[in-house]
Amino acid sequence: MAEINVTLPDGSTRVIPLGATAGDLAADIGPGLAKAALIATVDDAEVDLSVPLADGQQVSIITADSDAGLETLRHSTAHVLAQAVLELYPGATYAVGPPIQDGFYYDFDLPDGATISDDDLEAIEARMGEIIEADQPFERHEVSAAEGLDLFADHPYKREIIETVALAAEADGASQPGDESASELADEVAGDGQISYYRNSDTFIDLCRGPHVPSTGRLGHFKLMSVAGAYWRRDAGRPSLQRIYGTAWGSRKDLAAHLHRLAEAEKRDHRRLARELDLLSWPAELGPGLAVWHPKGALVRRIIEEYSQSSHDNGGYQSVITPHIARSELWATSGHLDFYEESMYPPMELDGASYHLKPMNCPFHVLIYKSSQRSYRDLPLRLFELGTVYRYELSGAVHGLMRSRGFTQDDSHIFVTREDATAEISALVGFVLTVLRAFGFEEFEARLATRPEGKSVGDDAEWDLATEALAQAMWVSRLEYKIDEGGGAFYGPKIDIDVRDAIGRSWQLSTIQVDFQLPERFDLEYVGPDGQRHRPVMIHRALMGAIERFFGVLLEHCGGALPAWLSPVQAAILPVAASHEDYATYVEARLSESGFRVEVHGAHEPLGRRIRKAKLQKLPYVLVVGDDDRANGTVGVNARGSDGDERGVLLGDFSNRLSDDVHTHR
RNA sequence: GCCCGAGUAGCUCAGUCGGCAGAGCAGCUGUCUUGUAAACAGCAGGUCGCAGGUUCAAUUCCUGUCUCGGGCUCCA
Repeated sequence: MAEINVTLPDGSTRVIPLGATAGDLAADIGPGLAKAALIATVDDAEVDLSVPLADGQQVSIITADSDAGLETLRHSTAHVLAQAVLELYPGATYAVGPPIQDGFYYDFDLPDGATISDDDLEAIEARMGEIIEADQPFERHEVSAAEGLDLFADHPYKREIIETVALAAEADGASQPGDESASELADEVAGDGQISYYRNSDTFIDLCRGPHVPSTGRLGHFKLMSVAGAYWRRDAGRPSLQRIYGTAWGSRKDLAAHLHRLAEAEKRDHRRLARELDLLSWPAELGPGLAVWHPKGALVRRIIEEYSQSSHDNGGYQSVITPHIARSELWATSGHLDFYEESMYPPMELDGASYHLKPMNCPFHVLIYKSSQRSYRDLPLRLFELGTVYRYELSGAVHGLMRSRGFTQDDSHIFVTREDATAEISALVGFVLTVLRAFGFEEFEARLATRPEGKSVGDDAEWDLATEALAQAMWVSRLEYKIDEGGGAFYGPKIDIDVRDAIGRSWQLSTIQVDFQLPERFDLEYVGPDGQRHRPVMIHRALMGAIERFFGVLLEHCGGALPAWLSPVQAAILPVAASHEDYATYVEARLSESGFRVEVHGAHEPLGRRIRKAKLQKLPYVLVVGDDDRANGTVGVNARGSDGDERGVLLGDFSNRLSDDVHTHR
């Protein structure tokens, strides 16, 4: 019998019979692998396990331990979801169902505008369970586009996918540039005039490029999470579909861990913590996305802002203050009305003039630059402002502090010569990271956002130059980055910096944007050493982004347990009995004199109850004082995060310890 | 803005197949005087988001509207 050689990932070769499939290879390597195998990669292409191997191929068996394996598992689970929904809702049709972070979704269009509610998910899950139990094979088939149109005659969205991809293939095998939707759909099927589909029962087929797990029996550790609306092909003008989200994992344990992470994230929700810790609230009377800051929240915010202010004072910035509205002409000149109007509040007509609330601070800072003739000796000129801006966010988009209609940026505009721009940006990247680290963020990810086609101004050469300057700055700062194609602002490319929080989520905070356009539009100049007038470059940047949002991210990052330097109350002092209240007051006075934020919780309630209350407020320290302490000038220290308590700590020692925490930002 | 869902006491939630609205926690008062995560008792607290409609009667059914949540789109 003929045999072939294939190479495994470890470099070893293996002899298998001619005609053996990837699945056979897995079984040949071991029963454990055969059971875990989901798909294979053959010469870097992902394929079904049923694909026969050829001599000399590089083969790797993929399990749920890898990202590729998990993606396949999720993709296949999405197919099972589609099968269940099509069975349970006669007349329903299906659109697309890709794997996503941690799971998958599938979009459906139900007959007569029927809808799926969260309560229906259980029944759908149960049907999915039966399909998985039946261990149906995923069989791949390839047919021509014409045959495909026939097969999916009753499913208009599938037909549209086939047509779109077939058309794109005709137009020289590539999707049109700028047509993201077409290239997304291309993921659904092979794009070579042939289309592929998978059959996993007599009654269910789905258009799909694959690969898939060998059979539905490989699936099972999944859960349907939610129902939502979603536009067909991301187009608000097209029908809204019912999207079902699910999560799927390789093992029961992984699924449980994921659900646990979600529960943890919910506990950290800044809206919940803000209420529990009495930091701020969102009275419905104010309107969507508008919060009021309670005393403790305002105190924390003030500390954050003071830190920001002093960092900038020490970093070569000059503070400025600008108004919240300006004549509409200013926004016409700046270009905001051309490119940003739908996100701006509508104009106010006053005394025959039109005014707009500011969505950004830049034009004001530009006018400060223009207020006098500038020399190259003045540059770089760094203007800083905690500037409050107003943006008309879609009502469905507002979300606690994370997305609101008015917010304060730690905003700066740096005016610099072209020659110095790259060096300035490099220094900026360092400055950004230093400030973010001060708040306990350790992991960063950067993105370089390039020109948004059709929604931008300026010529290509300037965009290229600016983009290059940003890339170079990151290279110099050794900050790794990804490219965000077309993600730039209308006036220039930008670097966005994300932080990773304590439970692994990432949040975009900082942005650094290069701008050749505003200096042009406002005719900015400086006199160079050659006595000639030159055009400066402008750099827009925010470190925390919006203070409100930063506060929210920080709160979720620390789960409400703010580090001592930020905590609105750093220590609660609990007298054991009423007779110790005088000593508690003495301790309070001593610590207050040292500049700490402390409060006495009088002995009206049992000690255990007061300790519990203080703990629930997540205070850095709870101090208990009784007879021994009064006699010896000590306190009982119960630190946040520690198991027990320490008795008889000298007041001075505690004071030093707290002082140390504050100075090291612990 | 669009799709789906939800609004009951300060908070978390129960309940009413249309017939005077409930719990726990928090709050207040009193008693207890406490050494490291919940003392005891009592009191008070809601035109059941708002406005219309249907009905003898609406918190419950219908319509509209506002706010919130999850998504889409957008984005700091």
